Amino acid sequence: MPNGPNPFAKTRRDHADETAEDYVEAIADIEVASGTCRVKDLSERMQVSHVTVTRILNRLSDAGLVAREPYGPVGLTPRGLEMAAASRTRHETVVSFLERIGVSNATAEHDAEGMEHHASKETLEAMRRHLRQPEDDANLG
Amino acid sequence: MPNGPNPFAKTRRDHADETAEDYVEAIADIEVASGTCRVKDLSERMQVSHVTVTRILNRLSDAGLVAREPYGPVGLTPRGLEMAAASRTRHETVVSFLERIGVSNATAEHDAEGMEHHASKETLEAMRRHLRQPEDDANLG
DNA sequence: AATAATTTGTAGCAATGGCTACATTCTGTA
DNA sequence: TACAGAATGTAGCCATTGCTACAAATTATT
Ligand SMILES: [Mn+2]
Ligand SMILES: [Mn+2]
Ligand SMILES: [Mn+2]
Ligand SMILES: [Mn+2]
Repeated sequence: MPNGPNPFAKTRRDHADETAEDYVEAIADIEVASGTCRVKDLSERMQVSHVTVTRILNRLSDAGLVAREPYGPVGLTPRGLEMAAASRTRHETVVSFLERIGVSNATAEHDAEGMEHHASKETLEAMRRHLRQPEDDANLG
Repeated sequence: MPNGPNPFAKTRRDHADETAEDYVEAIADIEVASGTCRVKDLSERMQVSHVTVTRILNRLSDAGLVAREPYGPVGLTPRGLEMAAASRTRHETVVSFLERIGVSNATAEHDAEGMEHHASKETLEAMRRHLRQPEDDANLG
């Protein structure tokens, strides 16, 4: 029963994990790009107020994903790093797959940001299988 | 700017529409299957309490999507019918597409229930384009 | 060093969607 | 018709994620 008994229940579970996945991924991204990640960086990236970011970071800190002291930079715990890596991999898979079927990069990035959290292992494997295949260029017509 | 400026903002907008889309789709489904739709039917379908269903139906009624009187059956307004039809079409597209790339029907139904709300027009068109192509049966090995 | 600007934190509000417990209404059956 | 059971409604709780307004801390500038 990897999927749970009900599609709607599964979707709700996916949504419950979504914030953590996106935030740790963003933190890792920003650290790579800017050296350190600040609350401000996240509020700009997510397009929400710094208040929302702070509250979410507190929860992720309680959950053992984020390491942080007041007014300090935002870091990831080992578990946060793990989750960030997995999230980034999954994100890239979904974006690449959408592009492969002919979606523009901008739209792929937009749609993947939501779709990624609902793609099960089986679906991700199917996407990767397709990415491994040579480009079809199926409809040249 | 069909996508809005930010992937996370778009995802939040998608989520804001999600409940309405799934409920009107479910109501239409249940009406076809059972003749009428009751609160009970929805609470079983969605796997939530009847209280949650009632509150959501009140909101959808205020929004002009659902027609309803206390203790009566749950119906759709013309606008609700429209949305239900569009949602069902989109749902079917995503399920069929996932199956086409090799995902089992059960998993396709589960993943599509969440993914569908994040698939833009462009992505849906790409999926339908692929569905129109002959089965590749690409990797027979 | 003093001051200004930026950043972060906190208080408190709203909307949404979960829930249990209890009240009411409806329905079917005795 | 009376009653029992099922369905629906209401009250009120919690968690999450948005927000503005204001307070405190930090950083930059003079
Ligand atoms: Mn995302
Ligand atoms: Mn979603
Ligand atoms: Mn659906
Ligand atoms: Mn859905």
